[in-house]
Amino acid sequence: MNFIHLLTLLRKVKIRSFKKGELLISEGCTKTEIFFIRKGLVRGFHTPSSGDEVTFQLYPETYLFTNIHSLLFDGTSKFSYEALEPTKAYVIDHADFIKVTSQNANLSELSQKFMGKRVIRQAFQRIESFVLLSPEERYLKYVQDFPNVVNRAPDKYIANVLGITPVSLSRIRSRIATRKA
Amino acid sequence: MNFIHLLTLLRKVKIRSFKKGELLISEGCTKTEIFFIRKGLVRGFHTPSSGDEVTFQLYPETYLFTNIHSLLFDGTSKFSYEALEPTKAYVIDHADFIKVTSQNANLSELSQKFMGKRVIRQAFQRIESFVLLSPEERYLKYVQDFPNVVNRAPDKYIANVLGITPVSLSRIRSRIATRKA
DNA sequence: GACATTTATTATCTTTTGTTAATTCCTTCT
DNA sequence: AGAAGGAATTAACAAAAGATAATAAATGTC
Repeated sequence: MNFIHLLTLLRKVKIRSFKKGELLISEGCTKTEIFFIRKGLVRGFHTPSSGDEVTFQLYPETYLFTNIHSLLFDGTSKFSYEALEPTKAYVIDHADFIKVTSQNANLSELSQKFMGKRVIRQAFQRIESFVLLSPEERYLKYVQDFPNVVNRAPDKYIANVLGITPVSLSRIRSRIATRKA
Repeated sequence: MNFIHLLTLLRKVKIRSFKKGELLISEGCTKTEIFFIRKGLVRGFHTPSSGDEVTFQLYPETYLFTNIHSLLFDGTSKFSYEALEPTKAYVIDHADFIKVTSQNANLSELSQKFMGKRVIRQAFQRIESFVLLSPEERYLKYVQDFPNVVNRAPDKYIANVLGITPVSLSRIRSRIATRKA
């Protein structure tokens, strides 16, 4: 492992702070920074031309996200990303990240493992939960997988993430509660 | 670009043929080959301990898949992959793929672009369709995105992919038909 | 602390989906 | 061609979800 390259990489990483309600990425922009949440909670959401906002995903500590539409689709961001709590994130531009990591085989492999694999794994698990589970089962799995999100984010956002309405989520919760009691 | 490495890579790629009904990957195995469909159609499906098989995804020409559970989760495959038609696929083991591509910066970047980005893009588009669309809208989008799958694969598999039952898909179709007429 | 706003729950009604089963249609196989 | 098996459609009913509105609870603000 060539530590010079690792240091070059680390020098590109910036730590940034965001107040509650502040936008980390705005819909329509083309920036390709990668955000790694060190502390706080962020939601990515879409604002359709007509109708209400839809929250696509919630990101707590150790999770990462980026402007996927610019990075992979060569378009403008369909989503905005908003801090739901005071948030600190490590930020690096994707171009810098690729430039530095591709200069070293081991670093390239390491970063690929850390960045790419994590994102793909989470995406596949999520698709699996849509294909294999009912909305109620999906909610129970989400509580298991993200206990530290469920009690910090408003239910209406969690409902969006599960692909159901807030009213339906409330009913699922009461259904589960009465079943236990 | 160093063509020696590219040639080394190409020498590792094998072309394999499968009859209709043959399994390319079996549930429970740990192989990590990457399959690129050159001709034919493959379905990835899960067989739960109780209940019917659930088809997770359908792969026509130019699409690629792998044993994601071994590659990313370090487990055995939760899915089997079955040829729905006589199928030809390019096959390379993931370890070989990484070994060769990581030896060359340009090749690494190229392959990352081609393999990783495509898979992530498709996964995110699919999650978006679950979060933002109703089952009916999701079906219409699938027909648009995969016209060459819809008229080749049985509806029951497509229903699974969309996260609904075959009966429900049939009703959606008749609903759309009567609306047009 | 009191008011305003947002969020969650509950209620009502409509629509859709799941489930099961019967029927029809289509393939496949000998 | 005819029989057999599988797949799609349709029907009937139960359960769940969407939509809308009213109410209750929780948050935020001054």
